[in-house]
Amino acid sequence: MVRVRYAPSPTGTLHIGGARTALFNYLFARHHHGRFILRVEDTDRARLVPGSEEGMIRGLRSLGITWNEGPDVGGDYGPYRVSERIHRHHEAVKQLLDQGSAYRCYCTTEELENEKKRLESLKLPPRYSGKCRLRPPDDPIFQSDKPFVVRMKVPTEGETVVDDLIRGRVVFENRILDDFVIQKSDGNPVYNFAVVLDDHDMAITHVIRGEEHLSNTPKQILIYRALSLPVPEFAHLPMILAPDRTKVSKRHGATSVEEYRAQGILPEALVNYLLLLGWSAPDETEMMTLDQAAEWFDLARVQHTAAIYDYKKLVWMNSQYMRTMSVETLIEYALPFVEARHLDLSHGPDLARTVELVRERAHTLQDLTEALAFFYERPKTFDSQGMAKHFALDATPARLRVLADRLSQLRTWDHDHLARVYDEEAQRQGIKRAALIHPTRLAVTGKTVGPGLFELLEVLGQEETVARLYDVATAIEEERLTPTP
RNA sequence: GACCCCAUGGUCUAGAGGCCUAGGACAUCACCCUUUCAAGGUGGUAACGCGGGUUCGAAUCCCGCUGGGGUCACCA
Repeated sequence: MVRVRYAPSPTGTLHIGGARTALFNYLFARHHHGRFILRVEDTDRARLVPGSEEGMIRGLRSLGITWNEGPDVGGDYGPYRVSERIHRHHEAVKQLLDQGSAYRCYCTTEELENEKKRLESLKLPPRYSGKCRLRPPDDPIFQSDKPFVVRMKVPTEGETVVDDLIRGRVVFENRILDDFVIQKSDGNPVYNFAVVLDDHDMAITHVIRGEEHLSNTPKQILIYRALSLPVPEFAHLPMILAPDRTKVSKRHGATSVEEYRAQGILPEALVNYLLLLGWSAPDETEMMTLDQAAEWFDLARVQHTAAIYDYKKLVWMNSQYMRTMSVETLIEYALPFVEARHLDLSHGPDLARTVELVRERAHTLQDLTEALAFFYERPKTFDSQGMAKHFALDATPARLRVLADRLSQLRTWDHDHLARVYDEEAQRQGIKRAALIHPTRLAVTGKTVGPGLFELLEVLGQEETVARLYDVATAIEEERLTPTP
């Protein structure tokens, strides 16, 4: 039975790298009909951010990623919060100490820092000297109540091999590793140590994680060996880099799942886009559901190279989803944005109709909301270039009034009848139909872009259309139109 | 700096020695369509980092160089 896990530390928000790692774990588990476990890696109590765990859970769920076991859903291998497993870590530390695989180190932070500086000035790699490793067992310091850390006794010879499912055989010389800390002076385990125990105790078969962990893997393997535990399979995923080719961080703008949601990116689009960062379907299909992805997912098809995320393609993919998903679902997603925009839906046309009209030219939910706003509130400003172009003629107010007059007489308010009015009126005045269409659009929406005029008017309604045309005609004459900045 | 990973257009990628005149997607440019904007259609620009091997034959295998990334914490 395949068992994999995603183990975030609750020190921030769910960013796209973490989401992608979780996603690949989830897909791998589903593909192999295994189990996907969520574990919270809160070994560092000092850096814990309140609400972070909840935020991550919310973020993952929003993407459609679910888990079989976790802190919120329980399971047979709990607890799923590392801080609650501390007794296990202490047991293991004791075992390592007893069998001589680890030792107490009493070196102070200052000592270590000086040593490090000294080595660096000599252009040598900063490694721990092993001072306490060499202390005789009867050294009185061991009986003292001075604070200590526990260090792993790393073999000085030989090599540790990581058989990576994605990268193949990676060899590390043991002598380049130093005696790393496995337990802090406050008694808490260090990540590299806790992770081994937890993965073992939770019967994790495949450790799938970001490439930044590859260099730490030999340390973990050394711990597995010292504890006589079976070593799981490892797979290190390529990194996701920011457009400047560096590790993703806050200064790169939107990088968290929450930020993308706030910008109006649909979770379906985000998760689909993330899927394509480092993995591709056998037939290069790009738009797919998680079900399809789970069916096709294979670590052998995971890229070795780091990927740079491309916001433009994400947005494109979002627009694809916006135009193909059901209106009902789209409205559900759009509602929070509509509310934030303070649009009063009780007076305008049915949201389903307006959304249908603008969805195919919007790229995000924010665009969408902005594009349909004029249905629910009269334009406060008018596109300045459009004004110069379509309102410049002295005849404009008169033309708008004639149209308003005729439109108010219309018995059947639909696309075809509206079109006929414009055709007839253009012919009667001996002008192009466009000379009527553009001023109308600008007068009614305040913009020069948008849905086809007749569809738009049909949905806006007769009363409102006519009223706006009269109002704007007068406003032009009185020169009290505000141009859009 | 040491160690480790990686290397196909601006970006994501296909490619497991001949199927490659290197394919697809986003982006970009041009044109068409058109009541605007999108969408759509057609076409274009654009890549195997460099140098050595191996082989009848290399984007694909090997070595070196260069470049990029990651790790070197009492962070995870």
